[in-house]
Amino acid sequence: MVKRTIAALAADGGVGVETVRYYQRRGLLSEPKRPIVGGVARGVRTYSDADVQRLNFVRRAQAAGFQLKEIKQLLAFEATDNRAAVRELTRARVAALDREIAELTTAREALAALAVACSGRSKGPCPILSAFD
Amino acid sequence: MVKRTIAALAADGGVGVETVRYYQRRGLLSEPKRPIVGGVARGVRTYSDADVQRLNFVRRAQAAGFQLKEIKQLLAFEATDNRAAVRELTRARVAALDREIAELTTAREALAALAVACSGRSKGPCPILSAFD
DNA sequence: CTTGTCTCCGTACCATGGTACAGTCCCATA
DNA sequence: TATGGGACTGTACCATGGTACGGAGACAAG
Repeated sequence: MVKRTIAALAADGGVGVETVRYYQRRGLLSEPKRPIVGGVARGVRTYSDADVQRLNFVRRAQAAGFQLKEIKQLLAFEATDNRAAVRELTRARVAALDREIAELTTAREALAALAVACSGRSKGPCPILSAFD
Repeated sequence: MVKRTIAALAADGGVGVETVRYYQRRGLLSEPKRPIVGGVARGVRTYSDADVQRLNFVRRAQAAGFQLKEIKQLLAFEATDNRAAVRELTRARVAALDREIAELTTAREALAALAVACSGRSKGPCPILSAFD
């Protein structure tokens, strides 16, 4: 149970300190209690391996295209062992990714074809710009 | 040379009036002069077919993944007949789309596989959540 | 010539995911 | 024990692409 400061936690997660604080504000990471010093809680917070794991969870879920709002839900579902809800969110995400990929692919093909057409002929109007008109 | 008000222009472009004004502020659409009424320019602006065409250009380029900033450049290159610059911007966009598509595809495959794994076995930890830990 | 719907203009606000900074406090090391 | 670097807090700011709103003027229909 290694204890670390917020800077070490951020480094372990490959993010900035301000990002960790941001995730805390968004409710994705918890804020450990400040230790009691002189009767009042005013020491420096320490973070455990569990916090590192949670931060990595956020980052990986983000890489899979989940929004922070959804990741917060995932964490809640994890806490309540609600696998059905997790699957639902995941299916929705896959469907959204499919739509995004299809759109980008369509745009990519059209654009690549236009670039070729533009390079081929330097006479007449630019095919790329014409396509947008 | 049909003349229209800003609301008609917006409708023709499939956007809201506020969006048209926003594009004007961003320099993507021009603001026609207000007609002179009583010696001062204070009438209602009118928009031509050319404005509709330009608005559609913006929308289509946007659909191809160009940012408003880049679309502004495209319009500038169009005005100066700079086809080399247009091709350069287009090639960069295709490359960016390739990167985005690759990333999304990787995420999609991983996520879909996890959804299947999670549906298959309801014993043990949720594979989806485990993948993020 | 009133009324109702636009237009115009400036400015503020929205979501998303951060990033920065000032002022104060904490605390380990020299 | 002094000092400097980090932690803490609140708040402001950033990019991107809009969206909203209030007040004043324009203008067409009745």
